[in-house]
Amino acid sequence: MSGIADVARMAGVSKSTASRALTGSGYVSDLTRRRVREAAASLGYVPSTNAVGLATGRTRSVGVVLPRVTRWFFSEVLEGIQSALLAEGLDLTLYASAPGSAEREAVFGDFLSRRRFDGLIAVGLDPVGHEIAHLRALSRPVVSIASGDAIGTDVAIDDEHAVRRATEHLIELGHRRIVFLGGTGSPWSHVDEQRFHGYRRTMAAAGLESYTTHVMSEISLPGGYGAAADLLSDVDGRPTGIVAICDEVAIGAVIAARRLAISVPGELSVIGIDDHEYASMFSLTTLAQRPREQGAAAVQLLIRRIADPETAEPVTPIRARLVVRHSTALAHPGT
Amino acid sequence: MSGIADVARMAGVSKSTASRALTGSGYVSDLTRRRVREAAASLGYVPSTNAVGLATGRTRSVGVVLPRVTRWFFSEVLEGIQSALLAEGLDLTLYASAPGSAEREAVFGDFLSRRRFDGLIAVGLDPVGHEIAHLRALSRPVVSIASGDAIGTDVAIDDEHAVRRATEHLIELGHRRIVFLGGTGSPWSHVDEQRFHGYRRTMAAAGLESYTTHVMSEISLPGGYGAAADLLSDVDGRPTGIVAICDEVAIGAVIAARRLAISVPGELSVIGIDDHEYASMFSLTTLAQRPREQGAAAVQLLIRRIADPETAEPVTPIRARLVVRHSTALAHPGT
DNA sequence: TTGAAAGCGCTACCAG
DNA sequence: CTGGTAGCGCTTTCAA
Repeated sequence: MSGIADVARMAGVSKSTASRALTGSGYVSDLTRRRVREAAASLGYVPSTNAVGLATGRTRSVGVVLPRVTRWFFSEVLEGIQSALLAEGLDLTLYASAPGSAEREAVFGDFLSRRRFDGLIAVGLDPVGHEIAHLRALSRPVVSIASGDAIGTDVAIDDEHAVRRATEHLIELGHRRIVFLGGTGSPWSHVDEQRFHGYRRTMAAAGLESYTTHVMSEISLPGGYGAAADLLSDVDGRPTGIVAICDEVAIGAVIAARRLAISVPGELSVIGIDDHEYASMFSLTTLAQRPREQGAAAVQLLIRRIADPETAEPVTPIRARLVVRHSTALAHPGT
Repeated sequence: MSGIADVARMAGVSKSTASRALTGSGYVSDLTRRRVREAAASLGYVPSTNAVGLATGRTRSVGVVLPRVTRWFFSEVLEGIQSALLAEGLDLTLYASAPGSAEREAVFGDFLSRRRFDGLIAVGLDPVGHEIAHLRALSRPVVSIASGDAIGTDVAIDDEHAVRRATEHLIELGHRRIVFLGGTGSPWSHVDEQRFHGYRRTMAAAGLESYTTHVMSEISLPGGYGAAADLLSDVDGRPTGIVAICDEVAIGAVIAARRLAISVPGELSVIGIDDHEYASMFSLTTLAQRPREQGAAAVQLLIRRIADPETAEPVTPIRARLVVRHSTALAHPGT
């Protein structure tokens, strides 16, 4: 609990010199610096973040806003952010709240206004009008991951590209009856909308618009399971290919197919997007992204923006990589 | 960006009066209070957390330490904590770091010492010696969830009880060859150890110690899948019942059994602990716990301890509830 | 290269 | 019931 005054006294210097020695700003003789450091160490001195913050205007902390931590993508991104922040010595203040909830309201109305951070990372934010205004009013740099048009996305995979590759993969294997599984469309998150439209455009480009079908499902593994179970139990209308909105939904579909004794990939090909932790165990063909690295990249970018708010870096969308496993195969000639 | 001085000026009072009116401490006439509040509102005044913290010694923030956010239990607990904290107007500072990692070292060595919180919630902490010392040195209240003996656990299910009920359930159904699946034992987390020992004791109490078997697996769905696949492909030594260390492992086992065309529950009964998000979709019999509520309970307890550090509340372990679905059934007479 | 002193924005004590 | 004043613990001019 000792303060910088104690350190200064012990080292036989003034508070100002102690401060300079410790923070590394301004001139201090090597000898003095060593003495001060030793004093600080032996006293177990830890600067008061409040006092430092008050004096410098910096919090040494980063805020993270995301919809939830119980989905694979968000939890991975969060761990990536946390690691990177820990490595930089920065604290992480979390604001997890679902879009449209009262909590989200509170986050934007009260919590963010406290400006308990030097910058903000927004993940899957899809902010509505007044939320954008709030964000701007903070006058703190914001880096966004997969956060939609309204705010501009700094880090994300190219969703259109990913879903195009996914759809093309099935088309190249000879599939025609390819459905898009996932999302309810009410409302679409920006990412999900991109993915659906990418699918539709790819189908259209291949002359398959008559086969274009959106099957709704919650974006979760059980959601995909339930929707696929419905879809696949109709023997006649059954598709031969499924492009899932993400791996959780894709895996749900694979499980549903197995339950119905529909062979994957013999009778049904399923492709996802993500390369989820469980993807390899289900032999799922997918377009791999690395959310952890996205989180880490967001931290680096934010740090640069905090140092220099004018930093306008070009956004380079990441390309997801096709990982072919065994959930996709040639369509049967007969179908 | 206006400060309390601006508010005071606008309301025509002193800073002290403005402060009293806004914080609700001390006497202020109703009229004055209203005037000050209006001024604050019209200026969009938000107190500086640093200044408040410096003056009061309170941060209005809670630290959360946990091993990871990518496991069902931890992510659920974290969401429970976050919700409760948002409702109380408290910020959440997250320190996610795996036991034994360099990051965990940094968390205990540097981050926690900054005392950026009025209290700490530790989830699944299992702290080692010097970590406990660090924790004490903070002189901040700590509430622990499922955190092991060393620090004492405030909120958790009674693991011994849960696994006993699970094991008894299988025994009552006539199973004898019952294995315990999950955990590597190197080292055991406190919770996992409790569960294994509970299983062993229950087997012993039923005169089944000769059947007591621990099959190791990573504590994850793919981990359970892999281990169960190995275990079950040995037709002769195959058990008829599996008590899994948690639902993720149990679900992995159910999937493995299906792959091997082993009927669940016809030929194999599987029981888990958790009532994971996916449990009902896999018809998994399990002992249900509610990690979200545990998180919320921890917040309430911590708030009480912050208000009165002497609060010594009795720890009431929660009893998990047996949820019977269709992954368990009578053992075949022949086995 | 060092020290004195003035804040950072707020709360809390003490008179009035 | 209200206002003046003294810090909270640190950084940062400005002189020396």
